[in-house]
Amino acid sequence: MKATIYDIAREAGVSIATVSQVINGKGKISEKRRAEIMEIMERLHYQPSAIAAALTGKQTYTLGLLVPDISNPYFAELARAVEDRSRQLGYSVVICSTDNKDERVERYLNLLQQKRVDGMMIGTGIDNAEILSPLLQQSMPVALIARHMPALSVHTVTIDDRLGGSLAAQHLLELGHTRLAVLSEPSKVSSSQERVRGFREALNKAGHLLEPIQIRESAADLASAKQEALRLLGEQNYPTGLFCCNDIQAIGALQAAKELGLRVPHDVSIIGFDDTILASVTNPPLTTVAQPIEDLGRHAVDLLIDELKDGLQDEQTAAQKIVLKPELVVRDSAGQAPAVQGK
Amino acid sequence: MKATIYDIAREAGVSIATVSQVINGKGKISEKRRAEIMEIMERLHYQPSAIAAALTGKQTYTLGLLVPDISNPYFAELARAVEDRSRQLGYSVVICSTDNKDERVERYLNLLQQKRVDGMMIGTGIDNAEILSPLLQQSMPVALIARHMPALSVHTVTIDDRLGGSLAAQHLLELGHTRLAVLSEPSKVSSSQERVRGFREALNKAGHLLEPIQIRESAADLASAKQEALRLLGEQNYPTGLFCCNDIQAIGALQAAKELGLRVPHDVSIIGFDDTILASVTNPPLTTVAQPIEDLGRHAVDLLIDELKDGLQDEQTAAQKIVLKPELVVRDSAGQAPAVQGK
DNA sequence: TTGAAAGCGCTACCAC
DNA sequence: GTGGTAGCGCTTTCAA
Repeated sequence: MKATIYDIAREAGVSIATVSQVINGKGKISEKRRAEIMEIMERLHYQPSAIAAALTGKQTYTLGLLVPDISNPYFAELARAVEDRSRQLGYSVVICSTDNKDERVERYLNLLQQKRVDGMMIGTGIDNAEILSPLLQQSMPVALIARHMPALSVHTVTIDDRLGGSLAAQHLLELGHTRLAVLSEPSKVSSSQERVRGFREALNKAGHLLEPIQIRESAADLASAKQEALRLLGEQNYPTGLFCCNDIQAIGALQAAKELGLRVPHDVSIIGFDDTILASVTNPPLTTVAQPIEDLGRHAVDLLIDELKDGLQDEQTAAQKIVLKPELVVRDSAGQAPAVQGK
Repeated sequence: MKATIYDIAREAGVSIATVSQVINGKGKISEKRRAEIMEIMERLHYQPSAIAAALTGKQTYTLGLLVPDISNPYFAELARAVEDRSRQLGYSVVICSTDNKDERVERYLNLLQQKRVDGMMIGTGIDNAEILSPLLQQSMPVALIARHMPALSVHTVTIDDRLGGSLAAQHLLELGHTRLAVLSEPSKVSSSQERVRGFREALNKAGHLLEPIQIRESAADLASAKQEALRLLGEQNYPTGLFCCNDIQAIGALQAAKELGLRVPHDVSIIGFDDTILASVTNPPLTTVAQPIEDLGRHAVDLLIDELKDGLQDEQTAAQKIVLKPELVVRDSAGQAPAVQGK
């Protein structure tokens, strides 16, 4: 079977305590012994059991990451950022796709608790904020990523979604668009709501609310977005400026436009959100509001790990709120509004 | 602190053995006691420690998945498939991005062993097959995904890469292309080599090897692929038919062609591989060889878990080899060869 | 510098 | 049906 600390100790003719010391580089062991023991561990392919160590009070050095769907490029890129930072700091991460279902979220939360992860990052939409409170009560470090949850006192790293929405609005306005619409995610996704809000606010502020804005919702997948966009752009007075709450929806809109024979950006301008790899490969390349995905992931990990360290001295670390700035990335999917809006 | 089995036992006035039984639904406990204990566990938000359980011989119900880069849509989609199947079967998965570096692979392998995962899936390229043998010796269940490793006796689930390559070749041939090239991944990625091989074999078999085929290598990222494609398509007698070993490289080629003023597919035809979400959002949409990604992931998980079950009776399960079939998905990036090849 | 021993939380076997 | 108890592999005092 697998070698244990006992095997090493026996082989080296020392006690397991000594072996433990050299494993952890603690205590005072003579250089000779240390080298000897190291050699034996190597020879026996000994891998200390992190599980047993965790049982004695050490951390598991494992973090949980909940996202709606790891196959969605945005979350895949986020996961990569989280993983990279975690690895640098000596942690691994368990990734969980929830499909934005509370029931799945809850099951994963319990599972991760049972596995005694050291902290959890939540990048998934949650209807009922209450399902997080048990975690907080047990002082499990939690960080929300790109999610707003005002009711809870929990670490949060977000982008300024309203700013993002307003960036999109300004751009469309500058291009002369007056007939605007928004394709948003279901209302449980709070960040989308904020983006829509920022979009409207910018319009209002500019006094440009010439015509009522259409706001449509669709699920996160391409097909749903395309379908909704097909409906929207298929209408008599279709909008010439369309802001989508993420790149996938924008691509759905792009495809819908194409299918309807509408040229982008000649007939309709489309702006996405996120700036995932997808935005750079579409035709035309997508003008989109870029999230600093890497920073989001890094900060989330850092918040967790800082808390793990501090937690030892300081009982209750205050919930930190980090807000990062999105940026408009201009590519080719948004252009001048058509001179005469196909009336 | 966190409630333990002792807290529950004390609260219920029973022994921990009894509580353990109800947790695991084993043994004979009176319905009344069982309900009572359940109620208490609920009330105290008790989550049994999977770590402690694992230490007593139970599994950890955690699997490891090594891929080059989780932010690459192909691996993200694969990870989703793996995760879904794992969840169905009661396992969670730790995802590790290796960037195809052996050193990273080795560190992750050790880490996962220390965490006592129940099995590992390897979807990453490995130069030195030897770094897997310690795992096999310790009878750690391992499954290779979409990787060939003939030297090792280990479960493998792959697609028929040669068939995939030949599918691409046939298509290009049928479209009348004679000046062909391949953009492949570094040679350590065995699946790419097989694709190239299938491509050449199909050409040879068709007796169509009119002009020597250019074979170029590039790293897996978009930028490198684009750069290499720029060189390739910028040459005097650039190929009119280009087969790329994955979708990202194909997109790099698409972008290179655009930059060079070459129209796709009018001037140059491009075929990708994988059929990730990327293939459907490019312009023109990418003709590509589709992998059954979901099946790959599912089979890999099943192989591991079957071995975990069998392992209890049967000492040495034979290494299974599952080979799935790729399919050509025709979209718009490959068309008739130009009548006169720009000489 | 090193070792003995008391846990960590849980499972499983054996008594009662 | 239920409880006592010996580990699982490791960390960590406390002595020596």
